[in-house]
Amino acid sequence: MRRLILDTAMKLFIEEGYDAVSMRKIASRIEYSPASIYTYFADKQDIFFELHNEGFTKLFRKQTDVQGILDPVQRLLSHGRAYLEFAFENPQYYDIMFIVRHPGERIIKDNTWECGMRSYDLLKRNVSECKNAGYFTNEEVDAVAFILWSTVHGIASLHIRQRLAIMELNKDYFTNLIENTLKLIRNLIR
Amino acid sequence: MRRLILDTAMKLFIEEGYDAVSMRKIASRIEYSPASIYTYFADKQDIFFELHNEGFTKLFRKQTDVQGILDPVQRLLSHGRAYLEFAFENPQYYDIMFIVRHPGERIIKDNTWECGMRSYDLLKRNVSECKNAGYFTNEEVDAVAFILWSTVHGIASLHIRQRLAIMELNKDYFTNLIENTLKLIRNLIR
DNA sequence: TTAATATACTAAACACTGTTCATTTTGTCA
DNA sequence: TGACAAAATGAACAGTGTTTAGTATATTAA
Repeated sequence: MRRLILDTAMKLFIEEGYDAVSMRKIASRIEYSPASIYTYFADKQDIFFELHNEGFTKLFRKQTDVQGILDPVQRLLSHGRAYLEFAFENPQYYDIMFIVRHPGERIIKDNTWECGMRSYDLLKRNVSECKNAGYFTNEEVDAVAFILWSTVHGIASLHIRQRLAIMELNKDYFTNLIENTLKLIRNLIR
Repeated sequence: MRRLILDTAMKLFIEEGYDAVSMRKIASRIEYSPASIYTYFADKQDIFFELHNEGFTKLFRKQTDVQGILDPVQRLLSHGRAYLEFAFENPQYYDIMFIVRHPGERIIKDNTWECGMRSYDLLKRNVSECKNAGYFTNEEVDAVAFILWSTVHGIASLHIRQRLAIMELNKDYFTNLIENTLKLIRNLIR
């Protein structure tokens, strides 16, 4: 039942966007009364937090798939590519994971963000291994990891929230956004 | 009257957040009926777009304040500092300008984003002048400008949407977020 | 001054929203 | 079959953005 609710919520969210996910719409799709949902979830925020968790499971799988790459710099770049690909392929998941307010409020309330930290720790490990291989010699692992995350998140969130829509003018650069970004990041690594 | 509505909307937005800005609340604060607002604004989105424009005016002023700096690298860094300071000092404005969905939808509809492009062009000019001074020799101006914007936006939006809340553990780095980020960016410039 | 027009404003309604609660239905175990 | 727990519900509460028909108030023209 929980599954059914979550799947329906995600389906609505993906098909029709955030505003389409109302308790009543979920309920009517599964032919239940709106009140029934509250047997399985405390509130709407709860549903979104669960979907947020599932998004992280998907992202983490995509990122671990790439951990086999031996060269640490190539591994770090592929890690970044996996992140950006995930964001561009699953904009709705990305939205709840990193942009929508609801999960952010829960992160504060719980004072923990397990799934988020798991992904971030993987990034830090990859940065750290680049450092061991002689890169980022003057920088702290934490600082580098954070700025890399910020950069890819910046691209993803500007795109998802439509702030790059008119940028299509400079199509040269923006058609191959991910690869160009990674190339530029590669150039900065030394 | 338009001003009164905008000021009230912004006051509510700043004081009590996005959810507090309802047509009825704005109306009751100015002791008008909700329907009256529709004489001055087409819809709620219209109000937010206007506030979004005002945010850009504020940001642009802050950024031009710094254009007097002669050294192009120092100027670019100060430009970035101004952006980040604006975001951290005016999170609600930043939110409507770069994160909230409403203005994004209008950008698509109008197929233009004047105020956004004005700011972005200033950034490109600063990058370009660094290039003229012998930096970023192997990179395109557009690419550098874009990745710099992404980076600072990434930081700002992760912060504003509460995804750095638990990061306070590593206070060493995160207390002086802006300066540390700029220092790191400085190290990457060559 | 009066009549006509334009502007400003509103009450009421429409179709929604998340959530709660008393009540009923259903399922399981003794 | 009876008892108890779990699941499901209709109805209501208080809220949302927006529309519409109608009224009050200015402004302009004769």
